[in-house]
Amino acid sequence: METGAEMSNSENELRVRFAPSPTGALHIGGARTALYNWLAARHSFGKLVLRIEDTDLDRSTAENVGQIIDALEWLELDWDEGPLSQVARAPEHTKALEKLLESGAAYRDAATADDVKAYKAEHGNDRGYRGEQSADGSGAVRLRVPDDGDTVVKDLIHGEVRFPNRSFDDFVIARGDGSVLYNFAVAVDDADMGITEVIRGDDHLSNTPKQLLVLEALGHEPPRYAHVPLLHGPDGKKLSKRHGAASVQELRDAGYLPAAIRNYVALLGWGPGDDETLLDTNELVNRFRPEDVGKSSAVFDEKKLRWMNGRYMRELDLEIYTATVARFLGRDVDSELTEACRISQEKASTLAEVWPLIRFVFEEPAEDEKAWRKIMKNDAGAALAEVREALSGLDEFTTETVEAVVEPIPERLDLKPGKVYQPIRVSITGTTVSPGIFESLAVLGKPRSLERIDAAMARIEAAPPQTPDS
RNA sequence: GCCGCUAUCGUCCAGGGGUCUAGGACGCCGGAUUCUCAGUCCGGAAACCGGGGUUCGAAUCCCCGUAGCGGUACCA
Repeated sequence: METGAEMSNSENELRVRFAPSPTGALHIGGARTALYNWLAARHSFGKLVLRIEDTDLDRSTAENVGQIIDALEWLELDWDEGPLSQVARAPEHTKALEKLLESGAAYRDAATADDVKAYKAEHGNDRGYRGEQSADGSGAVRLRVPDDGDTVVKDLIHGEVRFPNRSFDDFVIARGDGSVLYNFAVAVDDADMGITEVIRGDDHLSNTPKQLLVLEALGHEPPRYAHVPLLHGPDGKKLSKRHGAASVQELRDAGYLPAAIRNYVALLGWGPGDDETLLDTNELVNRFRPEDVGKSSAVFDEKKLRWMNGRYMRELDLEIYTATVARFLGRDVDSELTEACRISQEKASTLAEVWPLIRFVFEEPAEDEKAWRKIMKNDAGAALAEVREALSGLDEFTTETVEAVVEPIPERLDLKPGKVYQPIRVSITGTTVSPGIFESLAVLGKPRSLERIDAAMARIEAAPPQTPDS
């Protein structure tokens, strides 16, 4: 069925578009639609057009447009044409509108909403409204919809979806003032821009027959359609701001990597066919086909994203990992940060989790009364004294040398390893959680390590935490 | 109301008439790694929405129901 359309289209090139309406930040659902379009374009060496659907409703703002572009850039999804503004195309829309008015495919109708209601009350509510040209040529512009037959959407994902024409109103395609409405503008733009494949959210499936009707009235071949299911929050409802990190900027601030987000989001509604889940962007491009997208809506699950993000973080080269952490923290890369990053890499799943692990290298130990009371009791003081003694004799202060002198201490003191290591940890970090204790000491360095252990011993002596025993 | 879409473990993705005692991943539970946390490894629990058909045989095909979602705007 598409042969004609493909032939008439220059060089059979795939042309897709991402057409967000700038009514807020780009959220994860929009990001997925953008990704799918991008993957389809890159897969077929086609073109991706970015079109801003701003057919004004005072909700579209320049700031929102900026946010969307920011989000796309951060996700590293580039486009080949645009951003194009839909309002800027008003002259083309008007031209198309006049064409339909002249041919009689559309007409001006002064009917009000109540008139439409009344019509349906009389003719049955499975019957679309049919109006007539107003005498004075005033009113909104409506498209004439045939009473007979069906309009069929041939969808790559849903197959053929059939809509009875009589169920549609002669719908409004332009306001009384001549400004055009969404379903008209989209159809005209997609045709003018030579879009060959429309990949968009499921919520547009019911709009598609209207766009098809417009295209037909204008004498244009329709593009192919792929309506991908919507994303939902954990409560099963359509995703919105209420669902935690729903927007791309929130995901960025939460410390997720663009590559991980791309991988995770691609898998919401689509699978490669085998059981692979870790697919880098190249594999995504190679394997993604819109027709393989599933039909049912998916739930965004941050836990799985977090796991996947950890996998991506651990795979980064130390230099890249450090640079990424530095950018996230707003710090400069130096050898100390690099070392701190090295010992934290296998323990963090998001960029936001890195700082709590390495904070002690850059700041004084944290105040954590609970940790202190829990750990610094009984033999802690004695253990620290022994550790301090061993450490102070070291010339070279590395993970290996530290380990060599500290590791034998538990046995020598007849203590469980934890009874020695945890007091060290609380001394140098203030908390009970840190990277491995030997590398933590090594990164902190000898002077500061001894200083902190001394301080801890002094504090214990001054006010020993009382405890029974154990 | 009307016109559509959807329905496999808690979540994501497989399986599309027999090979399904339904597979993989996240999460969860248990064990290992005798320094915390994390990571890693091993093991486990966990699903075909309900009812009718069709068929020798249905998670898979059809119908009905139910639930969720979308559209029904001079919104996008």
